[in-house]
Amino acid sequence: MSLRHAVLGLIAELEGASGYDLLKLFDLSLANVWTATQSQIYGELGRLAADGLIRVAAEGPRGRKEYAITEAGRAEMRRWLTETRPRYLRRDEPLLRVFFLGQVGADTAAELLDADSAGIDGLLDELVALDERIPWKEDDLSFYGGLVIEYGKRFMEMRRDWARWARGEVEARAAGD
Amino acid sequence: MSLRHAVLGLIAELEGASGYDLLKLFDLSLANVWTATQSQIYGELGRLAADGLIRVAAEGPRGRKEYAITEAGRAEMRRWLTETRPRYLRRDEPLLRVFFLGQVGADTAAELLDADSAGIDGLLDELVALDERIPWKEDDLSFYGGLVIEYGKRFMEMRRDWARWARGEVEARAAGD
DNA sequence: CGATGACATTCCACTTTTGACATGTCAACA
DNA sequence: TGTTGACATGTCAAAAGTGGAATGTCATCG
Repeated sequence: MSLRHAVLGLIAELEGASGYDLLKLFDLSLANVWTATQSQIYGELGRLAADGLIRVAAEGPRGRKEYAITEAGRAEMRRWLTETRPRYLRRDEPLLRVFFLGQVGADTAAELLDADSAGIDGLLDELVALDERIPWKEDDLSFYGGLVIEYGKRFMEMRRDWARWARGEVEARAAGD
Repeated sequence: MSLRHAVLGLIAELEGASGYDLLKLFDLSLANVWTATQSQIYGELGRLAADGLIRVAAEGPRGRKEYAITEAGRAEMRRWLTETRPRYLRRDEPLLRVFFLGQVGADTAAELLDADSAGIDGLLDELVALDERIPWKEDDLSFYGGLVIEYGKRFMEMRRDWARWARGEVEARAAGD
């Protein structure tokens, strides 16, 4: 139930956010950490409110509902952070393909690894652009968000370097070896 | 539909595998790439067979069914590898927690980052043990599997180093800064 | 011979995620 | 004034994933 806590956590940090705000926030701040579709967010907001972890604090124009976290919600966030262990879920489609690259020729394999490093480079550029677009402040969210951005950069660089190295290995093997 | 191709790809590489074999293989070879439960694997085998991408090549004792890939299955594997673009799905629960670490004190945040790097160290140890347990050969699966293992090691090291760095940042900030 | 544990499959209820479709409001600009 | 585009929510069917129960076979060991 991580989505639930992603939504709850964002509302905790930004009182008065609406579903629509959260939707943009997922792209902006949680982009390389967690994804969510619109239907998931609105659904979860309804469930969180039904469970008393958040409440509709105000209603604005166009049916806008601004949510605020409740005391029960804050307690649940703390409980989740300190009393549950995170799951490291391992599901990586580009890497899954690498595993089966023997099923195409070495040339194609090298091309696919090139495409992978290029794709990662693109993601890295996006992340750097994001970093520059964010109005960094002195608050907790900026601080911890900054740690996460740094993680993203290190991850992309590691991954790109690995893809380049792997491509070299494939070439060396094809060249005879 | 990555699970489908994970199952199909394994059968392509290891003709004569059963659902039970695949189940163990997911733990052994795909552990840090893709996960699957028993019910998922058996379900997917049934669907792949119904779609003509694999067939039951032999039946063994205890109701064992050994599968073989069909020509249509091989074609589908190649199509998937070369004609579709992988999705980089970003969903990382430990990292999601970091994002919200402002909601607990700096002491707790530092502890949680310690737990993260310790957890990753554990995963790295498992991976090294796995590497040593695998009977490496000269075939394609060993070669590409080796690239994936190397990726896993680089990933774990990067992640552990990041967690240690992040913990230092949290301490420095708490100390006054 | 009986117990155990690895082998092996099937099925099911539930939750989560995906990818639309549908509906409507409001501000700004041509 | 009309139209465009951002704002804003609700709902739903289908696909994917989780977690466990139920069932039975076969080989080995004491």
